[in-house]
Amino acid sequence: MVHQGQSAQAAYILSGGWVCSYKRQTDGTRQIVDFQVPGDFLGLRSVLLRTSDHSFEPIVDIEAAEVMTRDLLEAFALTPRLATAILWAASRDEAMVVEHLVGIGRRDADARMAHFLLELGSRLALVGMGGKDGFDCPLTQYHLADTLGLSAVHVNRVLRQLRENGLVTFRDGHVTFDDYGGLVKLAEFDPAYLDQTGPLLK
Amino acid sequence: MVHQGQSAQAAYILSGGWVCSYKRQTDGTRQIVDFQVPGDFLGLRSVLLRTSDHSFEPIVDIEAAEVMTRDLLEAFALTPRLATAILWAASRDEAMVVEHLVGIGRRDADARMAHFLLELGSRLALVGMGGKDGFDCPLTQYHLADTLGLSAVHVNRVLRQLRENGLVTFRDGHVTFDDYGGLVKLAEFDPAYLDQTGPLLK
DNA sequence: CGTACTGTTGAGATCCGTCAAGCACCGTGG
DNA sequence: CCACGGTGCTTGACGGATCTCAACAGTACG
Repeated sequence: MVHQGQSAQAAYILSGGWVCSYKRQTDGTRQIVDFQVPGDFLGLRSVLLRTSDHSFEPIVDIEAAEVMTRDLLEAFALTPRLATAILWAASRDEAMVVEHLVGIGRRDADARMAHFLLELGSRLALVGMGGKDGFDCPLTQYHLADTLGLSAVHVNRVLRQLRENGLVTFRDGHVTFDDYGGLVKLAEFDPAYLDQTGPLLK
Repeated sequence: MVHQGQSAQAAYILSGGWVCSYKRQTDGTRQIVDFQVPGDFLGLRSVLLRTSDHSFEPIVDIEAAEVMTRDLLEAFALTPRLATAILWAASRDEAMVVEHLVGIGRRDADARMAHFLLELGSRLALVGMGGKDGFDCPLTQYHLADTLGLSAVHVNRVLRQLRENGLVTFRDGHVTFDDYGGLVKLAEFDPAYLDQTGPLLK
């Protein structure tokens, strides 16, 4: 896969499997920036910036279609609408990172976890991989810890608390929303930033 | 200025002054996502997403040139290179947000503060508004707190500690790098993500 | 039947937030 | 000239959220 510091990458469109993009620090800790699920773009940022500033790791086996940087830039010239669509995708990506930033900066661990699971559920529902009752989720508690800026130990405690409060159950590779409304309220989840209606083609 | 929930925005190019973009939560706390200094784009994301998902606030008096959404999309069709340049700007924006995310998620308060001041210094140096000795900075400690996900009280303590360790002085609207190398080491600052050589126009 | 990975739980330590108080500065209005 | 309120900065005391260290259980896998 792609690693930090490489340059001149291609981008990919993920057709199957889960990937996470993360940044590793010299002290060994890492911060997961985002997950990609089927239908998502992968590595869009490395197309235009000279050095890829983060790494990717497949969570499960994946299938992806490669898009070469050169081809992409040429396609911009031929079909400007494509440029608009790509920019939309980049904007949506950034909006998710921003929401993630707000979560880590200003929400406590419970709300952070709730918000993250709700966002993931929303995105998966969009591609038919889950609904308001739950979804299959191959992530470990270590993934959650590196995503939410918590320790794995605390992730475990938070999950237990959410489960005991009857809100959500994370177990055996499956997330079950026991009380979707309560979870939304705890996380103050508003999916507007996901802009799930697709690019505005004119 | 622009506020959360509005739609159909224009974008701006900032020619003078400082702006911060932030997201406010229902409990009143806010998270500052990024600052814009002269030469930066403003509100690029709201061009393509239907609703602006964050607000802007001028720190000091500003000058900016307006760019209408419609004009921008038309220009894409006429000059594909512009689309590439815009996408580069969007990518760089996102890379900064990502770095910010890593900071809040995986760095302690001291390193977070050091990293932020170094990034700001780097960006300002690019437009001739500072160097390795320091820069003028109109931000209050409350701005820093909302940026770094800390309380204003703790920001004060962190600044004092950095000052007493001879690393950096934040005082009277001016940041002085007393020990640039030491600060870089503390923050593990690597400016590669800023990609300061401009868009690759082939 | 070990070994590695993941999940689980407890105890103690630490970072950071909250509350509270006070100081310095500045513009306003009497 | 001075009282006053507002904003920003500073410091101390206390409590809580979260981390670290440590131990152990369950499962998959060679």
